[in-house]
Amino acid sequence: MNDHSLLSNPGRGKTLAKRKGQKYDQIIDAAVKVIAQNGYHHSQVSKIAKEAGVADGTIYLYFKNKEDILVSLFEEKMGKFIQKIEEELAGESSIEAKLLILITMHLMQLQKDHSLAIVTQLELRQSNIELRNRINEVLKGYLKLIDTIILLGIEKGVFKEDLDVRITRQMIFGTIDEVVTDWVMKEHKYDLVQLCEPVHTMLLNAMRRS
Amino acid sequence: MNDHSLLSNPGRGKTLAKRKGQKYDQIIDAAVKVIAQNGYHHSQVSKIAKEAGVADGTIYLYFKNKEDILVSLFEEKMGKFIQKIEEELAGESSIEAKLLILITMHLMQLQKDHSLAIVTQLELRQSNIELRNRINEVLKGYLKLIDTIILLGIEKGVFKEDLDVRITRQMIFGTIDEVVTDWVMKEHKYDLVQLCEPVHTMLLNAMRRS
Amino acid sequence: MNDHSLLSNPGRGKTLAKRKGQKYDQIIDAAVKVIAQNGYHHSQVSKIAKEAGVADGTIYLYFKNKEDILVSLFEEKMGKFIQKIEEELAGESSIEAKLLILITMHLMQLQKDHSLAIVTQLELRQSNIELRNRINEVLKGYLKLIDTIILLGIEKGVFKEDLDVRITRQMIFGTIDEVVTDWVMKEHKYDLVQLCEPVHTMLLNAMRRS
Amino acid sequence: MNDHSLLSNPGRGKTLAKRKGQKYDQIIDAAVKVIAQNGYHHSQVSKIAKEAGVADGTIYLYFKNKEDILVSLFEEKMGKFIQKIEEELAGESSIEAKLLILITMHLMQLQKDHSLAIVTQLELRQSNIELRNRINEVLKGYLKLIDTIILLGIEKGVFKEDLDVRITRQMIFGTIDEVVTDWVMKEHKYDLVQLCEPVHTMLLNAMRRS
DNA sequence: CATGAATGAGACTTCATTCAT
DNA sequence: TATGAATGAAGTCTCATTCAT
Repeated sequence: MNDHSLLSNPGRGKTLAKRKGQKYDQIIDAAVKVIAQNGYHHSQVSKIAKEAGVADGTIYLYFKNKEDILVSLFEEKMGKFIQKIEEELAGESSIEAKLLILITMHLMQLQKDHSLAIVTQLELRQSNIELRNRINEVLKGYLKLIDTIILLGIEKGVFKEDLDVRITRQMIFGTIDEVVTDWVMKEHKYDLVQLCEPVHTMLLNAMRRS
Repeated sequence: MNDHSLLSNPGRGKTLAKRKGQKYDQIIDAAVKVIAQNGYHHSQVSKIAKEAGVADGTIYLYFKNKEDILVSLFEEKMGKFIQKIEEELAGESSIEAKLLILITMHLMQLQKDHSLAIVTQLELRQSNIELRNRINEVLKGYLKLIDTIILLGIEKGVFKEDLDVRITRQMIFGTIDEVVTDWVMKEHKYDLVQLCEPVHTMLLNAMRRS
Repeated sequence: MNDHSLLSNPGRGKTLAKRKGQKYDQIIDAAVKVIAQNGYHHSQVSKIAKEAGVADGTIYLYFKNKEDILVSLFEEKMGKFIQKIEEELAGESSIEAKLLILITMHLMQLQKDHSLAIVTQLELRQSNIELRNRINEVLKGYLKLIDTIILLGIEKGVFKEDLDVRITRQMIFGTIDEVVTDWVMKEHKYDLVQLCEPVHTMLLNAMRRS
Repeated sequence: MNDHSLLSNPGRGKTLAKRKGQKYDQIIDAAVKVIAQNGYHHSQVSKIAKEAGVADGTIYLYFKNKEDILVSLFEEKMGKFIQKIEEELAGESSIEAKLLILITMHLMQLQKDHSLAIVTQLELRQSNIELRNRINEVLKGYLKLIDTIILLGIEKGVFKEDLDVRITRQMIFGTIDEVVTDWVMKEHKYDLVQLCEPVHTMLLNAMRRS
């Protein structure tokens, strides 16, 4: 995740400013805040610029276009997200524990940042197909992480050996994602993290060698 | 579902034509086709009207506005969808079989109608929050169906008695939904219905009394 | 006023129903009510038809188009208006009394019918120039009535002999019209008819031989 | 009037560009010309923009919406109008002369700008009630000017002491307004300013202490 | 690097009028 | 005569992006 160089845009006419500097981060954070507050369709570039404390035109020194803000936002946040999970997973060898860590980290990070949760679960999905494909590209890193756990579980004999990896991954991701989305739509009324344990148990049951 | 007499809509300033008749259905079907083909944001009312073989203005005799086409589309299709599943479920008493029927019907109906699958899995989710809330309202009927199966399974001693119904429902729906979405994004390259069995098995394992 | 045959439309392709019958009057009265209530720009043909208790299409059996309803309305009401004033004027020979009758009848008739007052003073003036020209055509009958009084007053030596008839007529009409418009815009809060006397006095002063 | 600092408009969601600068005036002037030429209902924003030599969207940097162009137009022109009259009135102490100045300025300014005359006498009155209320708000300044003259005339013993100020004001304004409207509807065929004297005389006669 | 005024394409919806019944 | 479902033209406004300063 840390060096899939989609960061530069080779072959395009214009060169963007180095994706560094405080302005870049300011704009990303402003975007999350504005989109969470106003919804995707009411988040004009000018509103994000204002929130970030820069001029409208400045946005275009750091991002190719509006869509690029969204993808970058997702890349940036998801990158850190995956990285943290990877770090935590590395320190644990038990398959069951690894799965619990994955679930817990996923729920925890989104519970910690309500704005980000709204953006990832609801607003970002309102984007067009093309953008969604690019987002899926970023998501792949996370899905690979899940695959790794599944494969390791099978290899270690913890999970059934005839598990279909794709379906299993879809079950794990689909379940967690639905749990989070419901929590967001219910306006974060209940504690999300305490759902880790039952979700973990059910998923394990679904996969465990009987 | 076949005679919910919404023929008049008292309380609104304008009265819509009867929500029946061939034009109504023509427009709904045209909308599914056009949206699946062009994407939500490139599906102008005029395009839908043309595809339906009616004048632009005629749309507004049957639907309050563009958004209303979407909600109606979902209500109409989802209504039939739920009805069919209910009918099939009624003829079967085994819990395991009921769950298989639910999964199979879900996957089958969407595999049968690629356009509808694209619309429900991708395009309809691009709508704004308000519209999504109305869609969720319709979805509730389906989720209740799932709940019924879960509760019955617990009652019959087939499922664990300490299952959290909400989380279980989110697992079932989240898994199936993710399976379908992935299939749509992979452009229907593989057979969806043959995934019924493994999905069924995994979900059963997750819930079954050990 | 009673036989200026603008009633038929010679040379046009379609023949309108005879401008008689209760439907014709129903539509005119419905138009006055609807326009007074909703304003000119929110008075759709369908709304007028509904208020009149006829189908939209029926309107077009009695009127050439929407504009024709308005002109007819004005012709109809103004015709009766002028006729009544003429009748009253005939029974009085004094110039001063004639002027008082004119003013009084004008104010009285509009005070009696608030809806009509709103339509003539405010709503009908929102129409386009072409329509306004046709309305002015109808108004000419009234203005001629005023001219008659002025000329008679000069002839009889009651008014100054060097009065400019056009300007004098504009003063009389402009004053009364402004008085009524103000009363309508103040939402008929005060009694209109009691203004007859002071208006009469001032107008007489303006014209009277010193 | 030349420095009413409406530069910001706090409280609105969007901030309009400064209501100054050449573009603002260009648009106002273009609007007068286009509306006088084509009539209110055929004066699309795009037509005004073209005449002003700016892009359609630029209009909305200076005006809230189309209606706002009209109100601003009236405010702007009427503001200067009143200001000029006030200046002229200040240099004259005789009541009779003051009244003559008012009438003369009124007729002169409209005779000088045929387009503006068409817009104020005909087109601006086609607007809806809400807009007309805003226009009346502006008009109040002018009516107060008239009131001042009336009150001063009474005080000085030039006018009758029992004059009803409201009716007198309505007579003065109604007369002048009708004179101008007639002139506009007759397509400026005759000289308007030469009517000052007879109008002045008649109005004086109506008010003067006998 | 930064600004922000200016651009202009693009679409939803209304409503007067028609015409087959 | 009467109906009312169907028509389709037409216009306001938004907002991502640019570029002169």
